[in-house]
Amino acid sequence: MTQIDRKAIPVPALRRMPAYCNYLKSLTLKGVVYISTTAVANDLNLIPIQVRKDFEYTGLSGRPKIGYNLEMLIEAVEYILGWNKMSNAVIAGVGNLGKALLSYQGFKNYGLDIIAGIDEDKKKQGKEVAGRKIFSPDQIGALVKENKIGIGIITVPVESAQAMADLFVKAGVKALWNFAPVMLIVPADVVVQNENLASSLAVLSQRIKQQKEK
Amino acid sequence: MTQIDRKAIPVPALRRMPAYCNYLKSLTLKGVVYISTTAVANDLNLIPIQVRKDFEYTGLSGRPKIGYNLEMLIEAVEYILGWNKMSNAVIAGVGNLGKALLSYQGFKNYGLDIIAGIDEDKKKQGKEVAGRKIFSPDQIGALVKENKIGIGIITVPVESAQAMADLFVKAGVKALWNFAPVMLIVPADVVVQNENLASSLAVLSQRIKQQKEK
DNA sequence: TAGATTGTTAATCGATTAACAATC
DNA sequence: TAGATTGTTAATCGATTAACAATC
Repeated sequence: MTQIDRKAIPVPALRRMPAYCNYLKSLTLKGVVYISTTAVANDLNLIPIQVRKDFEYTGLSGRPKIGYNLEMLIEAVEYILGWNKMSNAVIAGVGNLGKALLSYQGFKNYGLDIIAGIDEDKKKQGKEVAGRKIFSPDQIGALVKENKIGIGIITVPVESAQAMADLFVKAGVKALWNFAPVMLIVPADVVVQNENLASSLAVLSQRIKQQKEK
Repeated sequence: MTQIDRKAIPVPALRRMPAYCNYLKSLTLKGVVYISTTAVANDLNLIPIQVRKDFEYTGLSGRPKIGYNLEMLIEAVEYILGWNKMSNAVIAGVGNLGKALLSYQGFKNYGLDIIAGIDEDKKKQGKEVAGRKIFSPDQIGALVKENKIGIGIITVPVESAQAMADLFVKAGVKALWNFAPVMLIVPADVVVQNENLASSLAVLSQRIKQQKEK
């Protein structure tokens, strides 16, 4: 099971992997067997050399003039992305965003199964959203143990985000996906991935400004 | 009104700006007047030199031993982020995610006002979500003209994303914020900002893997 | 074979980090 | 003054892009 460790993939390359994966899968439906980096680049609006570099990280090699074996390539990319095995998650904060994430069916394809929700609101507790039951924050510990929860998703308001992170950490969760616009303080062995719409919006605004200047 | 153009801020620095802005604003409540980059770095888990570099982009200068004037700094950062002036947006696709974004109150602080929704579903048309009316896709043109819509937000399913983008483009919208996991094809003068949860999840999974190896 | 495509090494580019004199 | 903090120039690091021989 212990696979030889290829060197870690740079984050920018990693971020492009899902797009490759979806694209490559769409090709299987068309009966494609070999695919060249030139073709991929062309269809995804990238340059061939970047695709070539990115595919290097799969550890596979392609055949000159022919390209890569599509099936193996997809498998390798899925392995890199971890889409081949499921992680269980719990989402804390079943407001609008929480509901949206709970209801989103696509995560299952991305190796993520959000198995339950958590909310302080007693009216929500015991009810279901998209077939997932909502629990009280007190129950995090039990939930985590019983369901091998690896990821805690935080969609509570800013004010409660740190407290919720603390609860997750106390329950033994080592990875947090944080949608609240705060820097969470956690022990060194806990990974926090911040999702920040404000940042993206900032990038968009700047690009709009620059576009207008042309 | 045409301000002298400071050189464009690198994207990574820009992405850090919202965090600075929120943090700095929280300081005003405490009556802080001058703030040093050392203190900011300390509170935001960054290194002082990075903060110093980032603050350089504001065009302001700080006073050795004292720091930066908080009020001016906030103003400068808000200017960079464009949070000082509103852009109107319309959101296409009032499913779970669409509803979540429509209902999120925070965007107003980020200079974004989502003034209406668009959905193919006739049952949704004419109704309201979070006080915003839902229209039919046919009405995009009129909506855009009447409300000076600068940004089209796409939260429709993958299959309809390109078609919706085309409608926005046809209506004259020059900026799209795309939450559908596809590469949209648009004219060169249209800016597309892709929001990709799959990418973030990929980064999170890799970091979890690496953490476990330690 | 000819020519497209790969694999690999080197060059470029840009962001981060370091170093240190200037300043309050 | 002494020492913290700034502003600025240089060094480092890593990703992207270029170049080109190897290969099918």
